[in-house]
Amino acid sequence: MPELPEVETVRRGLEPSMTGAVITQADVNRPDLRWPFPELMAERISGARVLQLRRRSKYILADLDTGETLLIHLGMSGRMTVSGDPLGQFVHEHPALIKHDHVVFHMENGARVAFNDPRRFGAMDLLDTGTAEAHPLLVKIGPEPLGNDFHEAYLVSALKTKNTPIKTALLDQSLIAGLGNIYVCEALFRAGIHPATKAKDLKPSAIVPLVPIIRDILLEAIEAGGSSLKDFRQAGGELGYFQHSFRVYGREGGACVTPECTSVVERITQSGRSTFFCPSCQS
DNA sequence: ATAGGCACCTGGTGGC
DNA sequence: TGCCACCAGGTGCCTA
Repeated sequence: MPELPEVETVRRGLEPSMTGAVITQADVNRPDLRWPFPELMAERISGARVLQLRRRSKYILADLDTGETLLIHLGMSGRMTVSGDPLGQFVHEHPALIKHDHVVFHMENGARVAFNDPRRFGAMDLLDTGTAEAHPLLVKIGPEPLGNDFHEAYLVSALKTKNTPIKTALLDQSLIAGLGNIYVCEALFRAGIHPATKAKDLKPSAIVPLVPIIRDILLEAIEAGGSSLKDFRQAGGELGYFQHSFRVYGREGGACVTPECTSVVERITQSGRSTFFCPSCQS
C-alpha cells in the first residue's frame, strides 16, 4: 500500500483528527517495530499537541508542541486507522487485525488513531523538530517528485552515470523520493521505456518525458486515493486506491491496454522484485 | 563510490 | 483440511 500517494492519502486522512489536537494518551503495545522505539516514547508523546502533519517521501512527520517531531514510516503493510472511519471500523471488527495495533493515540477530541502493521517493517522515531531533515533516515533522500527540485535537467544528470536498470534506479530513494514498485512500473510503461534498459544508456530525449509522467501518475493516484476512501466507506471491505487504474502492475498475462497493441503484459524479476511491462510498447 | 543480494516479519493464495 | 511453496506496496546493511 504505501508508496508516496498512499502515504499522502494517509496523512490527509489523519489531519481532521490529529492536526491541532492533543494526544491525551499514547499506548505503545510493544518495544519495537523494525527498530526499538525511542526512549520513553509514550511519555514524550502523551500530552503533546500536534501542530502539523507533514510528509517527506514515504515518511509522515508529526510536529509536536514539545519541540519534537514524531517520524512515522508504514513499511510494507502499515496502516493508520481512525476510530469511526471505515478502515478503523473494519480493523475493529477483526480481532486478527487488532492484534497488530502496535501504537494507539488517544486524541482529546475522542478519536482513536492506531498504527497497525502486521509485518512490522514500519518504524517510528522522535527527533528534534529543528533538525528533522538531518535525521539519518531522511538526510539521504532525493528530491520530492512533486517539488521544484525535481525537473528534467536533474533527472537527466542523475541517471547519466547509473550503471543499473532504469527500474532499479527509479526505486533508489536517494535519486528520487517516494516512488515504489507499482508507480515505477506504471511510469516506465507510460514512457515506453523497457525496465531493463541501463539508466545511463537512456538518451535525454527519453528521460525528459519521464518527469511529467511521474508527476501525473502520482497526482492521479493521490486524487484516486481520496475518492477510493469513499468507495471503501460504501464497500466496507477492500482497499481501493489506484489499483483499478494500473495498466501493467499485477497484470501479468493480461492484454496490453494500448489500442492496437496485441501483446500481453509480462513479469520479470529485477533486484528480487517483480517488474511488469509490455514487451511491445516498452523498448 | 557503486551495485547486488539478503534480511527483517506476517498473512494470503493456490497447488497437491 | 492440511501442508508447503511462493508472493506481497520497503529499505538498511553487508558484501564484493
